[in-house]
Amino acid sequence: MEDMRKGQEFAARLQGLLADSPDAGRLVDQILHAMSRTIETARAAAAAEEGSEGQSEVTCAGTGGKRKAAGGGDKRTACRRRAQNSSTVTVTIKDIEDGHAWRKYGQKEIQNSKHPKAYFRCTHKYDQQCAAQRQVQRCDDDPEAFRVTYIGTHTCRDPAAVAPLVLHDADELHAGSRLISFAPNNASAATASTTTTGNTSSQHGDHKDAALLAGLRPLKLEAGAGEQEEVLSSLTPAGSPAAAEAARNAAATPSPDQGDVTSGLQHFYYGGSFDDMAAFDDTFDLDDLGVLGFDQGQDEF
DNA sequence: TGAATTTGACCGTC
DNA sequence: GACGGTCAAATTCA
Repeated sequence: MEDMRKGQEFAARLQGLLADSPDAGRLVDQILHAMSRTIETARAAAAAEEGSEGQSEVTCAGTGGKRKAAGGGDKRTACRRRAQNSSTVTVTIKDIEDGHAWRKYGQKEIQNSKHPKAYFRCTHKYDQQCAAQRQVQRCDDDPEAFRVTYIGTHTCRDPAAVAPLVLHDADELHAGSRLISFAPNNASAATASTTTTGNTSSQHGDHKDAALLAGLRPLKLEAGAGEQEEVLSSLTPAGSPAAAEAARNAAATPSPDQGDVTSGLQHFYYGGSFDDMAAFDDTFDLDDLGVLGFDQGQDEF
């Protein structure tokens, strides 16, 4: 497994060196794809061996609620352990946008972390019973990067993910990729450091690139003591006036740590589905994502 | 006014 | 008892 990780890292580096060659890039993309599948398969096998994974999820289901608990039934069906057991993928990226519509349902200060963790569920959790979730936390060591944990896969058909694409330049549509840059003048997407244990990513752009804000709902900024801290928020379909306004504001006030998600505005759309992401399937645009290595801290393998 | 976000409280796990 | 995850009322936004 470790060797596979290294191989994936090396392939990602190679991808960067071959940026001028679309064909080569596509080939490396396929290599990474294959490696990811292998890792995923090995992980599944390991999980099957352990055999106890599903139990805790069952035990967690229906854990007691609070406000309405006194009345008996409770809608709460998840707990921390379930999040660790279901298909969980953690990536370190600089742009949390992934083309899916997320709804924020909580935020929590985490012990020994400078930044809070935001909790999102799929917008279609109820209307389409989509169980996908994600958790986003700004990295302590790299304030511009986010650690995003995806839990579960999308079973919904999210309109936002298949929204019409508007290209500024035909070249923005990378061959062999479903990810499309919206950055003006072909501004290259941030070189995201991608730490992954399995399957997905999103991206983050330059804080000063206000144009990148287009298409996303602005994220609220909290004025903390001495610095602004971001509050992660969900994204909404592109083209809203609010997004344009946020873009203008971001451009006008380049505060040091305004590095909220707003500023990380998304360079692309991910046109695939989360189902694909279980094994990197067409998920990473390797032109935009520098896969630097796997997170050694993860214990998912 | 409806939808999305914020935030304090509650719960289960460790 | 601390901590992370979730709920849901209150608040904000469009």
